[in-house]
Amino acid sequence: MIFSEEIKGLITQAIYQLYNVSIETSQILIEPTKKEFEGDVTFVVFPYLKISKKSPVETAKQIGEIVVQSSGLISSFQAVAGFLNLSINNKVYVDAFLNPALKTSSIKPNPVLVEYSSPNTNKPLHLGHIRNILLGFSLSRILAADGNNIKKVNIVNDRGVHICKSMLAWQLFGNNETPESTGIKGDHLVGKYYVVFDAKYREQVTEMEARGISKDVAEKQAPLMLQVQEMLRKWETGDEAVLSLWQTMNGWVYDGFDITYSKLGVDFDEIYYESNTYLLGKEIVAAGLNKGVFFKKEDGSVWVDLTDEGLDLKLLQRSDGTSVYITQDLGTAKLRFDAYNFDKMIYVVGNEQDYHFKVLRLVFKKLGYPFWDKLYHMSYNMVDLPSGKMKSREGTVVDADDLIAQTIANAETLTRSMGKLDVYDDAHAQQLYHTIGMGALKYYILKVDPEKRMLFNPAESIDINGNTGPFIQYAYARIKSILRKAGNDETVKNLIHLKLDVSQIKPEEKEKELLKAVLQFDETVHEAATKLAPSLVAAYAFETAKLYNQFYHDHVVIDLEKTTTTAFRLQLSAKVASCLANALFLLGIEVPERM
RNA sequence: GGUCCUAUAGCUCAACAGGAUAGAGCAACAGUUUUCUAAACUGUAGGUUCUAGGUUCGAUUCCUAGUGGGACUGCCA
Repeated sequence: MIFSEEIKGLITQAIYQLYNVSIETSQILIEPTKKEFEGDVTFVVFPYLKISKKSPVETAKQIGEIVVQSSGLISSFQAVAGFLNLSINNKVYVDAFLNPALKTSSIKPNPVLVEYSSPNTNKPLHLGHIRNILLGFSLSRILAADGNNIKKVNIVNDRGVHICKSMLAWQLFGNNETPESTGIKGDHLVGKYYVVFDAKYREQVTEMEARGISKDVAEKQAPLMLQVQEMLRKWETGDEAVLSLWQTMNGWVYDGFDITYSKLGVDFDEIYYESNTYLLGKEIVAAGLNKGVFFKKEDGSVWVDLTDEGLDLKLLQRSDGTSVYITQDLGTAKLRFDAYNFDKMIYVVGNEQDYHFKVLRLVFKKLGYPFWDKLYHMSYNMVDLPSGKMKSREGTVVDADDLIAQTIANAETLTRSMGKLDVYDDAHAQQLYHTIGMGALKYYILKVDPEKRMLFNPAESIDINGNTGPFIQYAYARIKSILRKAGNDETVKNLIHLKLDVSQIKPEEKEKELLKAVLQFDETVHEAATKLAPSLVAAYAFETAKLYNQFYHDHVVIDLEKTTTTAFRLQLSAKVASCLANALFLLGIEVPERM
């Protein structure tokens, strides 16, 4: 809340003055006044009745009177039951708007790393990845806006059995197909062979079962499974032919991913590859063994005992000496800390890995690494479809590229039916459809609290009315339209930069609320950064857009009869536009100049 | 079995360290354009916040126990 520190200070003083009791300013709790009551800030006095030894209303009144007298900040108060509602002097808002304090924003030196996306290279990205990517990208922007030095990192799971499955299927059944020869996007082509593998493998298993072989044995002994394992072994020993195929096919996938990332408007500062990092972490495991923090079983496997932390025994290295998933993460974390000396390492990863990241932290803690508590798991929940869970086996996975294309196509249909855009040539129009379509999609996903499982309804995701991205974009475009109109008139034009004095402005109700919204921006960003919650920025943008639409409906901005009012409203509108654009920017959403 | 997440209007979501009569949007119904973009605005209706206890001035929020949904608990990643 704006001025919250000042107000808390005033209340602390009042309590001291009245009851001779000192309270820490930080202990004072204030909140925004509910809109059905008069006032801006509410102080709940119930907890202080023991000190005041008066009724709730009496206490509220006493404190209210002192607060109003002692500062120009508060213009009046209302005591309703135990609630002290304070009205902030309108002039204070106006002054804060007209004469903004210079931001002393300094960037913290140690970087914050945000890891997101983390794809496998055996199939294209899907809706689940989109939630991950949008959250990660938005979070990086929010944290950057809050004064952090951000490094966006991606770790690509580019090796392993799953990759070999696509490779083998392509080798056996691919007829040398390439993205060029087929016109299929690289990641989709590789994904196609992953599916082919599964189909052929199932055939083999079924056929073996028909010959009386048990399912278990068939699944392990099917020729394709044996071939895949052989291929993986060859990969690990550096077999040239396998490595070459691997590089080629991964190359196709990266070309495909790049297109998807680009359409989503996201990027990375550094990309790590699991093929480079999967061997890391072994020294960490060895060091842990030496220290006696880990232990070795008779078969040679290495474990850590986390039962004292409420978890279980956890495997860190296989009996044959090879790494498991977490070993790699141990190594990568240390690698990154050595490279960046990060202040925070934020992993944007689905909540199915909550346990994994708990273990990761605790292992470092037990080892005494200084950065164990700088590791954060930004956990997000799954995305469901109206038909239920997404299941790749049942083909109900929503493909990222399809979704993006549909969203944009829908934006085009709707925009054309509005018929407002004759001024745009084709290229501009296409860009606008992209802006609006992606605005709808991104907002739809980011407005939901990451912790919550969310339902993805394709029909609603492309909505443009109500609590949606395009609604906010529309408010922005309307303001730009006003500003264009103002810019075309010589006398009005100058009003945009006219220096106004506090005493000239008496804001109307909606104007006051817009002032509050504008002044609230930085704090919203800070809160979103602290809580790792893009949804707060989304809510802010929606509220502000809604307020502006109401204001727009009730008032005329450009009125040649009233230059002061026009100047103020133009300046306020411009500021609202920039707040909306900035808020959407933090969500990775672009704004249109008209729509 | 154990651990964790989750449950709010018909639907999708809010509700900031516990605060006033639990709010938005969609869908439904009824209105508002000679005016800067109606992709907008206004109104009506819609709730025992999963259940039962507890903590206190006050609980959607915290605690306990259930129930529904989900995840994890692999020498998979």
